[in-house]
Amino acid sequence: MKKRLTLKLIAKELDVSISTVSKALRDSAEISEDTRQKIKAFAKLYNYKPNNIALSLKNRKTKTIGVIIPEIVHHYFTTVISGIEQVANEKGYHVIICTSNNSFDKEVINMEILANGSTDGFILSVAKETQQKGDYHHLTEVIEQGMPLVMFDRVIDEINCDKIIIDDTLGAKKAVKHLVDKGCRRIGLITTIDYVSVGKLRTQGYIDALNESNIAFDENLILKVEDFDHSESEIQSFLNNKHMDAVFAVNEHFAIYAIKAFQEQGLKVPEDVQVIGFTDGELSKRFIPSLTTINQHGEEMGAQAARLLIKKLENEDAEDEPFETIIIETGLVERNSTKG
Amino acid sequence: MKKRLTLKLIAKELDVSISTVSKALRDSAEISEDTRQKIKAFAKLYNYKPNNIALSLKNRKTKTIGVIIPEIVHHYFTTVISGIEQVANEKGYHVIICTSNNSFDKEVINMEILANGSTDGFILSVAKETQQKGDYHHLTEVIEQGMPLVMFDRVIDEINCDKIIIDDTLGAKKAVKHLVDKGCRRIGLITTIDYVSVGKLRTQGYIDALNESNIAFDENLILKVEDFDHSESEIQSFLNNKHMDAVFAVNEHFAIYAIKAFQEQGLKVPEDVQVIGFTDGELSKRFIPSLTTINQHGEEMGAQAARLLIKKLENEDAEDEPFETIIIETGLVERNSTKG
DNA sequence: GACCACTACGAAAACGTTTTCGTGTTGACA
DNA sequence: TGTCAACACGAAAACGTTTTCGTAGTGGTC
Repeated sequence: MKKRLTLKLIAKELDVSISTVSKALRDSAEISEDTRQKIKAFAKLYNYKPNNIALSLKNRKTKTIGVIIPEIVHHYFTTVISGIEQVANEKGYHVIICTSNNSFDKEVINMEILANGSTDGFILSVAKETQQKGDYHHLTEVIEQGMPLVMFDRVIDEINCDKIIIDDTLGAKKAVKHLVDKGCRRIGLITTIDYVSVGKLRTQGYIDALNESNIAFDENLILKVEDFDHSESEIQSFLNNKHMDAVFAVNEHFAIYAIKAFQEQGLKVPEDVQVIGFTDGELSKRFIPSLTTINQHGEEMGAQAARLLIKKLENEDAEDEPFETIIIETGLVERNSTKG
Repeated sequence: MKKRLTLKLIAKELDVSISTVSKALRDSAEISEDTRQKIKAFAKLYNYKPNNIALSLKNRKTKTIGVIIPEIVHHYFTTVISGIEQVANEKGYHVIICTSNNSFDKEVINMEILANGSTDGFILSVAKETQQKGDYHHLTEVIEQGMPLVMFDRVIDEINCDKIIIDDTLGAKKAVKHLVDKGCRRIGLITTIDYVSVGKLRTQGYIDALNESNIAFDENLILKVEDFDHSESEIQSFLNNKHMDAVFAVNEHFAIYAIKAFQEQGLKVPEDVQVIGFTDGELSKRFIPSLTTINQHGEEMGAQAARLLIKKLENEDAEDEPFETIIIETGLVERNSTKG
């Protein structure tokens, strides 16, 4: 096992001081051309690489971004990470990813650990449990310590920081209006219970679209799924005998369960009933029929989040600049679960 | 912006030396009960947390595992990460994830950066490009530096390190035998070109199963997909007029394209033709018909990889212990693309 | 010869820890 | 009174860098 080369070792080997070595490698004019060349040659030959940890300690910068997300086994979040990574790497940062598993405690612990020097700033999408609890002390703490924080997707209004969101309401409205345009009038909604902010917002978009289209709002056409694990059966029984001509679901799972349920009732999608989902994942693309859906542009969100964070990290003055909230536009992806 | 509390600040505030503070916080018997309590109370009050970077430098340990994978937007890899994270966190490690995007260069760069002190060891699945190139200098280098390396999934035989694999050959054999058991004789194979090791191994399993079942091997029933992006049309034309009674596909995408193609030919799955895939992703679960497939137990692989790595990291003697190769058993998940 | 300005380098502090070793102060004991 | 151990603490080195400042040596100028 080869020992890693350090400045000290080079110095000893070449019989100069540590400072000389350091300066030579950084091309300081203080060092004569001769010694500089000698040192650089030696360093190159033995493949010297500065130790990141020592640099971090010295510079009080880790060049690392901490990302905390609710789950990793989740297509949308991975696209966001992908966007973060690309921008981060371009700018010489690397990325530590932690998952909260939607647990408040794990979110807090992860943030605390990363905040103890491992990370210069955070990109975060909060856990469901955190939203329910309404306890945000871990967020305010890192902000008070001067660590920049960018929230995305599931953001918290009360917290003062940069945010990247999609306009869930507008996206949902877009979806429902599309259904209206295709001639639908009895449009069902399959959503989540209200404390999940996106569920709430998308529900609002549904309502807005109906209002603007002068379609009466009918409580009976709305299902708020209680338990994700049993959503399939909940949806199946909800869809019975409602005589809808369309359904808008707030995620792709609900959408395909809806399609499945309709097909079991002998209805054809999109001929008899049309379906739109939210989130453009693997499932939406490959399912048969493939799903018309709202694309959240996760990669773009990640990229913007990283850009915003790095801007705050690198620009000293940026500290006093007001916080931004960037809204990423949603896109409507037309596929085969709606009429062409 | 509050300054972070350090030992030095506490020392100054309480008018003792830095060493006293350090010892008191670590409950050293050297320090009198009185001062100890005083210091601990102060530290707690102002929420002192030791700086991880300083600790890393001092201990020459980062308590961090570097994970390098080809892609992050990929269900299987995320399950592996999930397993790694769970075990790592349990044992007080955190995880840095980098993606190579299947690029050799990016893989090399990522490893070099992480090896410069950011990480104690690596868990790696190599990029496709690396497999093609056959250039493994970055791997041998980190190993020579004494950093433990655990490879998973796509491993490289020539490299001497711990490995976690599934028995691709056996898994594939299992799948094909299942088809044989269901009465199939003309079984097609949809695989990748040979330099992707898993494609090769799974192809071997297919051949083994046929041999053992005394079914003649027919070159015409094998498709090696050249271009993933056009796999759908490749598969569609391949499947034309081959009169198969079953297909084994080496991943879930190929499997559903096969189903799609059959359905377009007016064949019913599983009644007329049965299909088995590999990798149990979202798609396999939700597709209609849901896919019978081989489960790779990604989470388990990740967990084992993390355990193996941490064992090497924590056990000084383990350094000389021989390298292990752990084979994770594949499981057959029966769903609706084969006959019940 | 006195003064000055360069040049080329080294010493040391700093980042925040831990740990080894040294030392001043007690009190006990002969 | 002198010796010694125990106690409680501090100084300093170390991890690997960067950077500020100090300085020995050289050569030129008057």
